Amino acid sequence: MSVQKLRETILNKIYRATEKALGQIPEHLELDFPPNTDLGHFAVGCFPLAKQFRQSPVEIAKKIAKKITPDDVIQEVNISGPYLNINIFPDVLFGEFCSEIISKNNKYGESSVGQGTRGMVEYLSPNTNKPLHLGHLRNGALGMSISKILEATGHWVVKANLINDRGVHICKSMLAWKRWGSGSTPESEGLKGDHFVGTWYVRFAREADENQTIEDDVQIMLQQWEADDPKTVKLWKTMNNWVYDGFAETYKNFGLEFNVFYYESDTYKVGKDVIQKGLEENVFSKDDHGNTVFHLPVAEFGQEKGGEAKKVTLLRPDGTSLYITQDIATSILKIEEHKLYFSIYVVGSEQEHHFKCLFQILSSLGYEWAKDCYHLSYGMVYLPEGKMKSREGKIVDADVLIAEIKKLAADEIRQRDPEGRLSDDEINHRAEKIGIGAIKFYLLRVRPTQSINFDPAESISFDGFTGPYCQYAYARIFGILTKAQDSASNLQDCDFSLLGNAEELLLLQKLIQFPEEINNAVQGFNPSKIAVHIFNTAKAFNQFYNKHHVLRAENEKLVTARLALIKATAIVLRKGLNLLGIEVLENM
RNA sequence: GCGCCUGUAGCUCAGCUGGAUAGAGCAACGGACUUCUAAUCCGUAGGCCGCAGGUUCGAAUCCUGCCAGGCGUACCA
Repeated sequence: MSVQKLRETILNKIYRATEKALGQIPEHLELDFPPNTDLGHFAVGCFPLAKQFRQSPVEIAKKIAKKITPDDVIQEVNISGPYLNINIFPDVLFGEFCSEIISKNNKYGESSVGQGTRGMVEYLSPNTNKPLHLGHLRNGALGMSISKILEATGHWVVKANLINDRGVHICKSMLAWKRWGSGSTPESEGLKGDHFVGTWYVRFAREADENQTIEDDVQIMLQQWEADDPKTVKLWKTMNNWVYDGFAETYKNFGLEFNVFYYESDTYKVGKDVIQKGLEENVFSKDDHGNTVFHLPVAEFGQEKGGEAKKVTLLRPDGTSLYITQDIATSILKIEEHKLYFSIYVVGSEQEHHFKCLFQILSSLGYEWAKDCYHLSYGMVYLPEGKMKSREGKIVDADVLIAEIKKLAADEIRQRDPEGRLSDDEINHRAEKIGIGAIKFYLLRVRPTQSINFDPAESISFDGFTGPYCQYAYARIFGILTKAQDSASNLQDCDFSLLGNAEELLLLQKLIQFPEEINNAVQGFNPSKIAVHIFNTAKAFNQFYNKHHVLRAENEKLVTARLALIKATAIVLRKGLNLLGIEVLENM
């Protein structure tokens, strides 16, 4: 019997009992969990029936309970006010769920609700003039996680990175290097490429404070770039490649993957063609200043004080393109190149208006798929001193943060290994997984709409509601399973009727809820649902672990049953953490 | 001004498709390692769920108004 079948069996039983007691089949009932395990294994609230049968939920519960007779699945039904609390025979309850989880293994929790539809998740979208910072890490963690969650729910995901590789800001670092760099390279300075280029961006800002004329020089350089001046283009390519090498290292360290890269330098010109077409079809128009503009529908966007429709500028009078011009082109390119059914943009909440306009423009241009474009908006990351501003140097550098937390993890590991049995390689390997796990969990544990007040101490903590806490629970289980050898695979010999104490029940409940949480996460584009649930699962395990023995349980049959339960737990912990982009460790 | 987001324990946040006594982590205090990994567990303390109305048998959750903070508000990205 499958888990789904078990749930249906229980509900059907209640439906039939209701029919017997009240003469009609109930319209809708849901199987829930009681607030604590003493009350029962499952609960059904009778509130929805009150209207249908014109009786109080308490009365209804009483009447239904009388008509439920125990069978080989349902052990007993207790009423508590308007609730029916149902107990299942432990061998059925634990047996069905543990067997299913263990046999599905890494597939447990997955679903096919996506029906194989293909979609794109665009995330990170860095500029090529400076290194990645904490904000990028939140974006990256979100983008990776939501991609994995979509895949787990039956979607086909293309992960894309839209590189902002052109514009004034890029020219600033180029100009500074050209003028003061005297041929230095990342190698010669011993710097990661993106950091190297970042230093010239900073240098420019410093020089510009004292000498306004270099701002004009940057404009000249931009024009040269747009005119395909060979020297300028060569410099641009060289510096961008330095940055890409640097980024690639960070992607690898932080576990960010991409299937496709888009470059604004490729798409910004395509945008102009689309605008021209829209102009011909009267979707766009020219305003008094010569701007090409789009008038936003008043119904959705409201109007200006003067009563006019609000507008978006798509091309300047001189024909140069803007941010949104490029985005229009890229949006179309993505859909056409990859035959997408949906397109997700992981971008900060400060751009909500931009995406609302973008999707409206696409829709007005006649692209029906505009309704399948989503802006996964997330809140800002604030530092204790305020919003991060890279130009003012108030940032947390991604590479620095990763290195720092890795070092802390390594210190912690060494402390636990006073005899020094671990090799440096092993310590390094563990520190990496633990450190990255800590950062990702810290960034994903709150829902995306929440802004994060970055607390350095909290972000590097390994205790409590953290990634390492969850990884630790997994490592503990792995330790037990290793000691137990293969006895856990012997499911046929398991006597699950021996399970059923409060800790075991709570743990099983978490395992049962897992697939539902994945569903919640995908529906709200909200990985924090999984982070919270995995933490609760790890906590339930730790509580069980501290109160009961597995290998030294009272008898051999109980040992086997508990081994199956914790094996199922390990599967859920690993799957959940993986959906957050976090790896598990077998030893900590 | 308008739009979106946020407001829950000292701090950081869950809970928000309405339902059983509002939960967790951190910080504080007290306890548990000759026992499967103490990155753990147990206990104590800590709440006008921003305020005021409304809907409902029932509201942290839904609606309205207000207050506070953040972000945005074509011709930056």
